[in-house]
Amino acid sequence: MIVIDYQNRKPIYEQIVERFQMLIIKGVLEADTQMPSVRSLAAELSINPNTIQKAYSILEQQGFIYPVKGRGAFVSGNQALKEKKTEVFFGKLKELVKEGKEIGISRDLCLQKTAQFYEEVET
Amino acid sequence: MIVIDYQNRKPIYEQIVERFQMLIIKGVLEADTQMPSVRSLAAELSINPNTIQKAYSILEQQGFIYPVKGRGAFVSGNQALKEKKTEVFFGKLKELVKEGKEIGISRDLCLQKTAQFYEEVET
DNA sequence: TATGTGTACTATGTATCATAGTACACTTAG
DNA sequence: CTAAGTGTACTATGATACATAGTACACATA
Repeated sequence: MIVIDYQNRKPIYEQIVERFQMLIIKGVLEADTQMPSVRSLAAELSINPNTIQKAYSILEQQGFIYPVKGRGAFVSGNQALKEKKTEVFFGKLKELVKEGKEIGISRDLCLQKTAQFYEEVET
Repeated sequence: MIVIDYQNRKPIYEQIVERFQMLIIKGVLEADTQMPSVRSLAAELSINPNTIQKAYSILEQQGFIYPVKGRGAFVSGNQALKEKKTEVFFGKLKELVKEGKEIGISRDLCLQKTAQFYEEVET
């Protein structure tokens, strides 16, 4: 479920955060589902438990999961999360489109490619 | 001409590289224009000359500039650069659109926002 | 009671980034 | 020829982020 790319410049904890964000937003992990324990996930990925804990604390801070003392961490059922993620997405898109226009990409080509890429995505 | 954002996570040398890439691609710096010298730019930005050198060596490797011993560095007149940058841009766009679709952004909203952001860009 | 859970520490090693300083070969203005 | 400015190549040092290693505590549950 979680894969670490050691070629990636992003730190491990950040990769884990983003992966779980996606799984939760897409509904693969439903509300109140129990998350893998810090220690078990660390063992599974062969990394340090502290790294998992760091990822979980960020996910908790962002409202994606909630911890229960002595029991574990669970997926939060917050509908506002999707809206937040959407907001972040449009922020990125705006930056990228700005860059595209600056390097001389035409409006029409930009739209055409966007549509094309959208179709190409495999579910 | 060059501004360093110390709040940015990106390292200084990378910010300098990207800034010059943009200036060259947009044509602000024309072919065979002399680049600021390593030492003078370092002094102007109040950073270490080694940092500038690192940025310049990357720009040279990417074909954006060419060095002349004892004289300085100059802007390369390579037309292929724009195409390369365009290729990189579409790679990023594809990744972003994929993410958008995964979190449930509709095709139409994606296109609408892209067009909107394109219009909003100030030149 | 024993095990598994989240959480909070300290300490250590590593890699990247940036700085500091020095040095050399080259070009050019004087 | 000389001096100043150029790119280039080193070594050394410090700061920071990242990841690991190890320990410890309170809690829930079989």
